[in-house]
Amino acid sequence: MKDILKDLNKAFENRVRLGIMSALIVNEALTFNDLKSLLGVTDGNLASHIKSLEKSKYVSYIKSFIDRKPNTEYRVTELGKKAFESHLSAIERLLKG
Amino acid sequence: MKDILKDLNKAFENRVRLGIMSALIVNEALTFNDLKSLLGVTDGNLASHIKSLEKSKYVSYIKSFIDRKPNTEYRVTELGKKAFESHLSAIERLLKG
DNA sequence: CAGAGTACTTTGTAACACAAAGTTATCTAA
DNA sequence: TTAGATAACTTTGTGTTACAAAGTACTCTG
Repeated sequence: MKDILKDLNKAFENRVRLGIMSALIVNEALTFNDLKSLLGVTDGNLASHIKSLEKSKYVSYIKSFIDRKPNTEYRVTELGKKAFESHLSAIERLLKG
Repeated sequence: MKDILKDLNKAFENRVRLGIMSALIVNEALTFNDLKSLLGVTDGNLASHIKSLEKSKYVSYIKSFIDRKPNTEYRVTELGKKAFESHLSAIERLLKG
């Protein structure tokens, strides 16, 4: 496969993961439920996509209790931010021929 | 699923199809072999992705013989152009929060 | 300890991506 | 008229992915 496609990061090909990344770049920190209602996906589906982004070290989390409820905050890592940016610029290059 | 993701067109989620559409929007008309070497994919893979875009009426083709060789020219349809543009603007909206 | 809420994990299934090999069609050259 | 070349597919098989639904673990309150 040529570079023109190779530069597109497969981790961001899926719409849910694209949504997670965009949301986290815009919002800095979001909970599981924030993402769930923002994206409108099921628990399991969201969890698995988050997990794959964690595995790539693109997303990190901090667990705590807030208002006596479990609260997991997700953030993009520096690596994630960079990877996402270069994915976007790969798309731009693609579109400009 | 929320609108934020629903506006992303699943037909363009795949990298190869994204590449085909971009190439055809920039280039107006390309042959099977043009696309094949541009994207660096196998015959079968390319054919199946083109077929799915044809099925959505996003791409059309004209078959002929040029230089005594079979020549299939692919183009984006108006529908395809519009669909692709609104996909891109959905991505933009997503990124701007 | 029951119940509620968050955040998962497991399970099962259907869709998808892809390479490799096989097929069809139309030409040229002998 | 038939063998060979090339383009453009189609078929087949396999591994990967996406997803919903159901189940589980944890930690709180009453």
